[in-house]
Amino acid sequence: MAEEWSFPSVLERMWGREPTTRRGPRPRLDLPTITAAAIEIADAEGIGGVSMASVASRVGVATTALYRYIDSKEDLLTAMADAVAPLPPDPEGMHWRDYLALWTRAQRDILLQHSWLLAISANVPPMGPRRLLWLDRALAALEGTGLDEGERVNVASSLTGFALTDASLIHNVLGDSQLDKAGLKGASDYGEALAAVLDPADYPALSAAVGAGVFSGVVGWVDDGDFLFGLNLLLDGVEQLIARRRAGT
Amino acid sequence: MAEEWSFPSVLERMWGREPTTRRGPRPRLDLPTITAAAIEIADAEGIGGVSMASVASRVGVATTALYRYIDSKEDLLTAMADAVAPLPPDPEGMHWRDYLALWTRAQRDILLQHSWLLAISANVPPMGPRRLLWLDRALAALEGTGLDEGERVNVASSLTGFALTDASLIHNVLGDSQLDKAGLKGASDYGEALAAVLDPADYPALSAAVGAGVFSGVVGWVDDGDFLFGLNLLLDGVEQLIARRRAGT
DNA sequence: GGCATACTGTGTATCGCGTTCATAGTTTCA
DNA sequence: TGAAACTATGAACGCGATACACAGTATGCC
Repeated sequence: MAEEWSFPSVLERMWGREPTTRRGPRPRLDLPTITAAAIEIADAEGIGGVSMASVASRVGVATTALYRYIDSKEDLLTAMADAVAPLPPDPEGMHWRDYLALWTRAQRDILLQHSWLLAISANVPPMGPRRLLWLDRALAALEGTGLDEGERVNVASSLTGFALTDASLIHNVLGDSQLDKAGLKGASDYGEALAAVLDPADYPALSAAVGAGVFSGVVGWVDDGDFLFGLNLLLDGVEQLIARRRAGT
Repeated sequence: MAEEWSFPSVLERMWGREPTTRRGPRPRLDLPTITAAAIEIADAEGIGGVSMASVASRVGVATTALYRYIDSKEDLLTAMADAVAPLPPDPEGMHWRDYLALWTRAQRDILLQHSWLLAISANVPPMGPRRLLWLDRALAALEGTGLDEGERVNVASSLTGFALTDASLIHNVLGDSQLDKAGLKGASDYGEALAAVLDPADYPALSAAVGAGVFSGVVGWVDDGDFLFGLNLLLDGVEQLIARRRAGT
């Protein structure tokens, strides 16, 4: 029944529950210090620069010392993903739609500022204190809308997913290295590249879009308008659902 | 101007443009053979089982022989991601909403059947023949709705993103290994785990949702209804936009 | 027909990274 | 004071991606 749970040690530490031990030397590190160092490296050099060795050397210990605090590198990444998130904005007094728009944009911006997150997300269900706080605030904003608990969670999930999608799109098209890696020198080349490769007979609709210049130039392709476009698609859907619930269906 | 483009060699091969050379021994392999082998391994053992060595041994050549066909492992992954996609369904004669629902679900199912895709996506803008064909069909289905080319692309992107989000969610909660790795034995434990860790004072709305049983049990948490929920959120938004365009705004 | 050429597959080698293990040192409790 | 519990370390292992030089093989030109 109410047995004592055994979380993975990283999770315990993420929630501040350091092991309650008294013997032995004082630990020289703690999880926040380690994740902070790892995040700094990832921000500066990308996720590729994050190795056990690089993190350890940055905090001034031997490589293997890190294993006293985390069980594996993947655990480190999990901890990083939670720790980068700042505190969510306060929904107090805001209309749900305004807050969720703000909330979603903020999430997207976090992903863009720390684009290495894109390579990590799609990992574990969120279990860290920060990410759960974000979820909590979204649910709070939806109180009083007539949606039930499950629906609120679904709305929040959809918006989080959208933020991730949008950030991923922007990163891939404007991104630092990806496009060079694909042999494209800039975003505007994406349209050209498509045109060079598509046979209008096999790809009629897509060719038309390319011909219309949809993919040409950074501005026409991904800009803030596109974010709002998708966001409002979702929020319109939510609004309609709320109206339906209010109408008693 | 119309210069000869130099794509990365993998892209050339993905589009069937093998180098037009005649000298030397006949290549024993081709890109489709390699990607097929890699996909089989990934399906069977997960993405972790895919190494240059394992793929090479499966097709019966030395490890380094693969580098005659691809420049790097990442290129192999790119090719795999395009090659797993089957041909998209035909929108001929279908209402745009029905088709897009089908189209999105099919994409999600692909991601679930080859869940290693989740670890790869968020990579490069789609440049392969299969993925572009999917995009083309979605755009075709939106012809005659009054949306302009850019809007159609945005709709398709949003739906693709949603499919990815939903698949990712399902995979993480019901997934094969992830949950064990997180120390949770099954999906129903997610709710329990949250309850064990949350302080209702700090996470009031989320605690309420947990208390309502939203996260308890597989059925209540992610099922087909949730997919339809998010999908219809988006499609309702699209429908509203189309109506607005028709009304002349 | 023969020879240079361009191309193919292989074996060897290197480098970096994650992780394990035995060890030496350090602090607290009995 | 001594034992127990815990810490950080260095060396070592295994694996995986990739570079390189080499040997073999088919084509095109003379």
